[in-house]
Amino acid sequence: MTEVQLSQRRKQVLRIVIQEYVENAQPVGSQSIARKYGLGVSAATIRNDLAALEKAGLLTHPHTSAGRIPTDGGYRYFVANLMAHTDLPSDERHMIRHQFHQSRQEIDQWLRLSTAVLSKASTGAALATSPRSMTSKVKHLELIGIQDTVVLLVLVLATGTLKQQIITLEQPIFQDELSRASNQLNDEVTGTTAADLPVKLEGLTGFALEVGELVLNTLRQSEEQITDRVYRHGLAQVLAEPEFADGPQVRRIVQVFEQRTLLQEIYDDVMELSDVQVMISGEGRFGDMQDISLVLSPYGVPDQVSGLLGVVGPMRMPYGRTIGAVRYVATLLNELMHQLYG
Amino acid sequence: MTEVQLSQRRKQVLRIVIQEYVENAQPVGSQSIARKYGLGVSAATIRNDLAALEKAGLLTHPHTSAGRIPTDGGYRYFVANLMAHTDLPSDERHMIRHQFHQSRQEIDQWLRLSTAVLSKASTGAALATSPRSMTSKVKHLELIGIQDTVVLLVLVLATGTLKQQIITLEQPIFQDELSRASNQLNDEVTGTTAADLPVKLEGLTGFALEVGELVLNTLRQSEEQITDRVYRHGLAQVLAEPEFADGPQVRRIVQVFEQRTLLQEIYDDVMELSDVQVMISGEGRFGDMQDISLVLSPYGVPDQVSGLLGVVGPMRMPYGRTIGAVRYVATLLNELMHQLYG
DNA sequence: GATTAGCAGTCCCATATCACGAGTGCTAAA
DNA sequence: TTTAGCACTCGTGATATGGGACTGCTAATC
Repeated sequence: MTEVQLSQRRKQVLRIVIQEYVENAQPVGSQSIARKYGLGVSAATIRNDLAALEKAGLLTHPHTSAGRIPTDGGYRYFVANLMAHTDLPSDERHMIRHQFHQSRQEIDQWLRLSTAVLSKASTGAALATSPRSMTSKVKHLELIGIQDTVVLLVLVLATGTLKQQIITLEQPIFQDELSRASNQLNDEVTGTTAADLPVKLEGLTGFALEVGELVLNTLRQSEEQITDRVYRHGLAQVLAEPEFADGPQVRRIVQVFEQRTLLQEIYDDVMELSDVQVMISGEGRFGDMQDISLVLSPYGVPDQVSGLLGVVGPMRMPYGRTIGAVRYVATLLNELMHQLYG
Repeated sequence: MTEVQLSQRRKQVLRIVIQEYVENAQPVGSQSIARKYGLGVSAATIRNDLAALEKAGLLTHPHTSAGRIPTDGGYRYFVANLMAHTDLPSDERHMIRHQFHQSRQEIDQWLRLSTAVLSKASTGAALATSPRSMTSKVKHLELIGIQDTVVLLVLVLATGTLKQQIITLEQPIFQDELSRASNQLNDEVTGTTAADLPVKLEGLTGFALEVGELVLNTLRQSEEQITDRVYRHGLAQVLAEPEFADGPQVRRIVQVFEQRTLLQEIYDDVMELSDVQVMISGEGRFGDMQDISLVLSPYGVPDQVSGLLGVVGPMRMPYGRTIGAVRYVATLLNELMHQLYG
């Protein structure tokens, strides 16, 4: 992908086309640019510029006698080179921060709030994954009898994440036996990771061993699984955008929004950089994401927990604002999580 | 609401109109009925019947020269009086049961699976709430130090539900102090409900009291809050139905699907009867549910836990099949939960 | 009284035509 | 390189037209 060289004015023209189109969702013509923004040149000149920008693959027109609209490449160039600074205005930042400090001190609440805030601050639908523990170290283990033959295993990981698992037994088990196994396991298991656990289990037998293996399973699973839980908010809002007036387009974005697997696939890419990432129209890698854009950011505490946070919307999206919103909320989450995990 | 008296044939005609319309989403005319279903009468007779059914408020036509379509009242009459037996075919039942027994033994998994299965077995989008504990009795309490000044409170309720709450302190606290408070509280708090708790707290002081009050708060909250978590699945599918080809209709159903508050409002109604409930086009009580139907069922174990389960779809919905699916999945969940809670 | 045939009337829908206007591309001049 | 001018293109909206599906009504029939 060779970067295109553009004259100052052509960059300006491209910026105007994108700005106008993002706002009005309608093709932009040479005259309306010349009229509205006095660039000191006539419409004919702008017409030439538009033609050049089209040749460079940054614009198209839907039919011969229509104005120009940005291509996916156009948006990418804009985001990479032309975008104004993307910070949210400070009053909005204060408002959001305030909401977070009002909420209950709980990760679940924070993520719920994050998606609500994000979808409100952008024109898209917001989406967040629950944080994944990077090192699933066991902090504490508890066995609780629910029924004669039903035991609840509760695992508290070092990050404060809870894992639960129901165990159904062939024969009834008594509370003192549970306590014994629980104590025994706590001695062995506390502070160990999935990697270290097998060695520790060697000395165990019977019920304690059975539970120990279950712990191992659970740990392994929690290390693999990224999208333990997905928070979503604001789909109704994004569907009000004019590009979703017809059927197939709607189904596409709803599918992107609903699918967990997509997040799994993108996760690693986003984690690599620690900043906000923009994925425009699938970047050629995802066919079912045509005309749909993602703005995503990782959040969390290095080496402890990490999750994903972002916005799904049409390609015609106010990228500056959205990026600013995602970045700010991610920063906020980072702060809050730091308080918990040091 | 006076029930209408209909001749045998007119019931038959109504049934046919609904059946055809549900299948093809197109107005049904007198001729096509006479041609396709030999009722032993001519099209003119059926025309009279259709007119009578329209007069009774069970049918309409979108314009003078179009065929008939059912009204909301028509669907209600159908569901109440005309519907064939609604059990799912036994091979489907077996398939579903099998999937449940394959899955991990965990409520979270079950509910996820329930919505997946339901949306697949119906044409709608499925929705389920996590079970609410009817009596929030504390089974066990655990205080775990995460940081110097950060403590995680874990509550295990008698039903096996976990509640967590982060406590941030002014000053660092040591593990042995935590253990002391934890033991003290476990002695006092175990087995008590939100109602009994205040008395038990009287003897406590300092940190233990602080935590005790937090426990009380959490218990109260969990008794009030119905929709702790909402599981959803299959929105993309329902949006493929032809009634959602245009914008406003789409936004309506997405809003119904996303809103938690609606479930809160309906919850009590559904809980009253213990069987599947059908709500057609809002039943006049919910204006923003025009042309949208719900098929809902409670699930759970009496006096222990209970939740909500169901399908959201267009009013033009195969009610028999959907009711069968919802009922079967609810039954299955009941069975599984019984195994846990006796 | 219920049923039927026949027929006029209604109204959607697809198609065609037309004028309008916004916008383009091209050419030639500045 | 920029500009003015001009022919051309093509979507859009208004208007007209015919076909088709279905209704409602009337009068005759069982």
